[in-house]
Amino acid sequence: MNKNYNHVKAEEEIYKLWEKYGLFSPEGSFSYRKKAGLNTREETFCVLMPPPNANAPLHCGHVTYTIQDLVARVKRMRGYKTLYLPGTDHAGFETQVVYERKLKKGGKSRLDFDKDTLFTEILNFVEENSDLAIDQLKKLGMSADWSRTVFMLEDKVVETVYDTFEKMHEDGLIYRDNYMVNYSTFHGTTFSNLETTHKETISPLYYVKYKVKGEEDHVTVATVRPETIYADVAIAVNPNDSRYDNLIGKKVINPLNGGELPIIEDGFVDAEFGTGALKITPGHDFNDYKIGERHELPVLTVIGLDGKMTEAAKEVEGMYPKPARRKVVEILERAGALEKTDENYEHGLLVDYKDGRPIEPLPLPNWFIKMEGLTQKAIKSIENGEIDFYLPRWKREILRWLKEIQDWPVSRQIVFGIEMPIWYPIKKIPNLRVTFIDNKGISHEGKIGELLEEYSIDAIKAGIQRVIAPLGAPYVVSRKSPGRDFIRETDTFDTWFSSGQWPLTTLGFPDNEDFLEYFPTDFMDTMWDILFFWIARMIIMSLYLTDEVPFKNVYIHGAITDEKGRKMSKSKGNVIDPMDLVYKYGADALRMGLLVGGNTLAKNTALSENKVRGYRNFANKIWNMARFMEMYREEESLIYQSIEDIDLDKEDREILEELNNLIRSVNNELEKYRISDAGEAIYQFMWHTVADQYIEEIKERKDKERALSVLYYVYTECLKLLHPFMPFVTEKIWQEIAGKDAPPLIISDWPSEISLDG
RNA sequence: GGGUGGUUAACUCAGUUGGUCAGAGUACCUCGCUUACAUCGAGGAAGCCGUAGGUUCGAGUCCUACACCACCCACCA
Repeated sequence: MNKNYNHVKAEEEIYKLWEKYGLFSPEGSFSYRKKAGLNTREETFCVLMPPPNANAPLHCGHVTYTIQDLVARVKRMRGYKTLYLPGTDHAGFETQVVYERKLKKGGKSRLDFDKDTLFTEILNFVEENSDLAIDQLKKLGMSADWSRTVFMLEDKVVETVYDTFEKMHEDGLIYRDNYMVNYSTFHGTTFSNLETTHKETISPLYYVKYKVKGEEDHVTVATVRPETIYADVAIAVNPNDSRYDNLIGKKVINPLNGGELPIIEDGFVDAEFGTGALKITPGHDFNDYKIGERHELPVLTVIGLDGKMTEAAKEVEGMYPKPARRKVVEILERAGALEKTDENYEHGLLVDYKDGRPIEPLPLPNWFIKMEGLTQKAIKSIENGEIDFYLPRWKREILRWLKEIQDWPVSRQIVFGIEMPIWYPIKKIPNLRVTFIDNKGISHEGKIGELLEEYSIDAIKAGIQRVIAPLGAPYVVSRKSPGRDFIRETDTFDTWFSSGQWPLTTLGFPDNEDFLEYFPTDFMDTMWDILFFWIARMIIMSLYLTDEVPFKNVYIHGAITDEKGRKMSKSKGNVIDPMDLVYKYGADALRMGLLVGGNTLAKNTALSENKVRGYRNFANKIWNMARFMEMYREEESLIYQSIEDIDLDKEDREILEELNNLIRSVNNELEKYRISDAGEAIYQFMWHTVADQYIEEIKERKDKERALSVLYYVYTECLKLLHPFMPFVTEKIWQEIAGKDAPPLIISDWPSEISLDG
């Protein structure tokens, strides 16, 4: 053995060894254990890997995957038939955004391609880099069964997703509705509520005067969006606001287009805010939409899907809302309709989570899933304790969300995703709006009935970019084209619709052997940020399809921050590449830095190079403990006795007793997922008890053979306990000292206490 | 507006039913290159456990209020 442990060489060598013996597959490790006479039990244990993006390198957050790996390794050593099932995600929207940025550099945009071409190009892009994440996960030591790797867009996943959609459709859970959606004109797609956020912004608040019809009087309304005045349909005041009593039932004149707007009463209006009068614009505001519904007001829009003001916005047609706003303000000012402007009004601007670009609330036909019945089941299961969340607060959080949940808009207007199995009969829908690229590369948009006069149906379908069917249009649910006169819905499924079925699709619901054997799974770990997005959806979907929860334990870990507890971000320049640390200090050290150096259950966990370096030193320490034993073994030709045969003296008994205590407390802590406590205990015992005390004593002892036999026993039991934390160095040492015939450490029996009676 | 988490040594954090609970790692200081390891060893300094009250024989630990930090949900134009 070398004086220093070489993690770079050893980690590569050891990972190959595990792969060579096929020990990551449950069958492989199970049969090896059986053959070697190790403990086996008939129970299975399954951990699903949250699929990382197929095409992106890992970031520090992915180091938390070592939590799953640790849990899987412990169970494997305990004799469970253990499956750690990996996969990768297409990350539809995320990937498309990355690809679009790439296109932009080449002077192009998504709008230059028909949808099938764009999809293929993005898929190729993903495939070029698809092994990146997997290779890096291997470097971290993940003991996942890569032969079972599932990619989110592969056929069996897509087929299951379609099965589910068809079932939901038959069950009447799918509907299409004109609904206020979070539309990003920049990205060209809608977002769910979870994918939007409010950004503190300072914008001018304009006080606009609306003249009362037939009177000299006027009503003043405060708004940050005067450009939408064209789409106003009413003015609302609070019923208890006596200031406006005399105006109820009267009408005001729209200062921009001269239209007549009724003055209505609605309890939503806050009399304290602004002037107490609110302009109602159902086409461009969520609350106004609801108020409009209550009062049966029309829905007008003046902003198109392209983000530009429409024809209805007369003077500012074709402009983007911001410049349009400036121009409208000028117009209002000139007309004397602008009372005043509060330049420093602070408010929350609705933006998308990805780029922080403004969200335009727009009424748009979308596909929805009725959630009420689905969530009831989930709420019940969680309340019954069928899933252990470990920390009560996550259970509370998920229940709160489930109880407030609204219907789920599952259609996205992006190309890179699973296409919806929906087809429209074009003959029956002449006003179906279609955008397509002709063979000269020119884009056309219009009603299908009119386009067909000029272009053939096949030409249109070949260049299709987007289809928007009017509300109530007939459609057919089908995976394949029902005929030449049908055109496919261009919307794709929300990524979370497919990943929400991950436990089912990966295992092969409904009848695959793996599904029958491993579902429901046992352990799920993610960060709290996708508790609603993913965990909740998986629970809902599993209960819907199988009546069972998808997993029994949910471990929610915190965000990985830099050493000062700050979020890692490119702009702050504090991003750590986990692979750098793996290279510098070893995957074991990195794993320990996270699992033991911090508390992964906290909201945040700080990761620092210092910590990792400390655990690299620990790896070297235990390496040298082995060297110490090997040195004596060789020099004095010792043959270790098995622990049962040793006539123990007092010091031996003491150390063995302490080992028993360690095993007990490690089991205890792991049982409660107190991972860092378990790791800390092993660390302390090996370094400060075994090395600093027991080994130092041995140097003085005369009965070296006996003492070293005890030491060997204690030390190797510690290696086993430590293995799930630091799989590489422990296995490497084991390979050096245990002899060629010993089964690899990864599948050796988990330590149990020994009897010290008599 | 509603809610959650946090505030313990210079830094990152433990401290699980109130009574060796004032701890660990890193950093720091002193000494030591002693044939397992200097990626080491021996030793050391270091904290009014956020603030103010309260319960108790006894409180980082329970209660109340407050302050500050971080985050989540909702969004009043």
